Amino acid sequence: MVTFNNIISDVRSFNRFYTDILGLLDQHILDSGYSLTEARVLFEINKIQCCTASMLVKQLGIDRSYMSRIILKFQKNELISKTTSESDSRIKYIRLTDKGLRIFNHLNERSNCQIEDLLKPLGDKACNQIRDAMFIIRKNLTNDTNKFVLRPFTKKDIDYVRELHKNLYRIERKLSSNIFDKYIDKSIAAFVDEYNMKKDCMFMLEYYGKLAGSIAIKHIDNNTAQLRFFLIEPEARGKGAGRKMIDTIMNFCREKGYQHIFLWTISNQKVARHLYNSYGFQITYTQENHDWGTDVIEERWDLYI
Amino acid sequence: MVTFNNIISDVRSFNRFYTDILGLLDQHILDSGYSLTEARVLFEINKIQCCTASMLVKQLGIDRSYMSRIILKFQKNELISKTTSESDSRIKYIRLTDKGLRIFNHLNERSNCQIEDLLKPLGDKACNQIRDAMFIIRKNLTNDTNKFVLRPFTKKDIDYVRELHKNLYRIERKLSSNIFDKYIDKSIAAFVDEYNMKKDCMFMLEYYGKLAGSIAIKHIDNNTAQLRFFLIEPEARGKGAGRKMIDTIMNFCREKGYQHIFLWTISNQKVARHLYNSYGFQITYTQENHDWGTDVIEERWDLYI
DNA sequence: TTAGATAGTTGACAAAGTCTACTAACAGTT
DNA sequence: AACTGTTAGTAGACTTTGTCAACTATCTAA
Repeated sequence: MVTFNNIISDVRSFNRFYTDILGLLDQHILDSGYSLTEARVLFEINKIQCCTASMLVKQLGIDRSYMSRIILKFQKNELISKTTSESDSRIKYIRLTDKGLRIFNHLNERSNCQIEDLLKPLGDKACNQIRDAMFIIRKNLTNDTNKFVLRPFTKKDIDYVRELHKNLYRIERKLSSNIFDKYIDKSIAAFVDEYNMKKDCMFMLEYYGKLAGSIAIKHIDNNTAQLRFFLIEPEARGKGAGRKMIDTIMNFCREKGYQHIFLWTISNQKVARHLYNSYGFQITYTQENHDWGTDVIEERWDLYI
Repeated sequence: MVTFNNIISDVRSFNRFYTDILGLLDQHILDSGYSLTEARVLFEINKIQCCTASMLVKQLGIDRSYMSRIILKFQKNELISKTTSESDSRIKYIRLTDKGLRIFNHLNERSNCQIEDLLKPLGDKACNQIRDAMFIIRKNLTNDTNKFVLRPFTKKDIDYVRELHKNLYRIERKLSSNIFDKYIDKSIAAFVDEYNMKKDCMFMLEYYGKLAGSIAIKHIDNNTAQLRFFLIEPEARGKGAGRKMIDTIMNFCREKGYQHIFLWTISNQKVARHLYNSYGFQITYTQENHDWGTDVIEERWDLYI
């Protein structure tokens, strides 16, 4: 593209433009009876699930006293409940009430609709261009130490996890058959149905803010956990995310007292196998599988911690 | 790029990210003793040059009474002067004083520095990626009727106009010689030196917020004006911008009472020639030129309106 | 047991923004 | 000239949003 222009004025022009866009998108929040700041707090409370005022202050950079008053307002409106910590009675845990969750969902849904209304008329091609462009901006402006974020999954992530597994195994391993797809569907459905916050976990990997992988631990018995749904999108590989993810679930397992972790993989997942090995996992069993569209050797790896 | 993710959550994630960036960039304004809103007003006053409170209200969407107070503050700080209109004594024209201009320049300069500080550590490649990505976002999100903006030039545009002419003629017409470059430098320097707001004009073309062309009118005598510096970057061509630009300077010429417009071009500028022709310009003179690196035939076109 | 830190709250205040009512001037009608 | 309706700008009262400093209660570590 031929341009002889000054990049600073371009960026400033874009900033003015995008400020307007953001203002437009935020309008519905202002119409909701809550200020932008209040909405941010509500979003953060929902994200952290069980948080304290200080955590919110730190996360959002809002004045302590102001936060105190916002929380008071939420409490009066019955959006949140407070419980004093048993180990430290200065600390008061904040949780969304059902009403709070309803309000949050409403705001959240409206935010989604706003974006959808903005994007829908543009068509798929334009949307993908926008998404890629946003990613490029973010990638270039983000400090590299923050490029990966691991966060607990929510219901909305499930569709992504399913598609990620189906598509990536199809593209990269030629695994594609009704049986394989059903196997993925069933595994994920079972994980969600049986999900128990205290025994299971699933983390989503974000690469410069974009979903780029998943990892999960499933309770088998009080001593044993299964590592599941560990997959990273190609563009986010080779940058240390895998290790960060395994570290995270290892910590989870230690916290929950699991002494034995196992997982299933297929023999040509070279990078993952290397990673498992480096954590001390050992192959304990192999079996051939001819049902998934391409013949593979499944491997079971076990680790006692 | 392989992604199976939901575009809405990506966009929302980017919005949160970019809100933080914008907040960071605006910080220096908040440190300056003026609020963001006040700074916007100051920027707008500088842009319009001579404006009224209502114009600012309309342009920025700020409450009338609030605007009145902001203007009062500026007046107390001697950033602006007010003069009552002679034709309608309700109207008070607002202009930046020298001090106001100084404050504006300072804020403006600091804004530029902020962006520079943000971009400098990233290197040229990343900067260009960011610029292109911003352009793509803007292009896809802008209503197509607003893709072109014509605005009066400022001093800061001059460098762009010079580079635009040198580079584009070099790339597209192989015009490249010391003599040609000097000719451009001299023409532009003369235009700026002799620039008279009441008799001359130059408009900058913005394509989705990015500088993409120029057009100017230079006073020759009270009846005669010369059309100069008419050039559009390749990516912005063929979309009706040229016609919009000629319309604009034709209006200017009519307003100022010029009855005769002429211009010089070269014979292989096919698209421009067609455009001139459609406005009624006629070739009145041609001459060969062997000094510009590639031999060309210069043409003079004249129009009596 | 004491000094210092942390979590959260409160009161006073400042800054940012809105609403309504107002004056002054204009423009068109009768 | 009197009227009606409109526009430009201002002023007062008000709300919302956010900040600062002082405070209590609790915890931590020497």
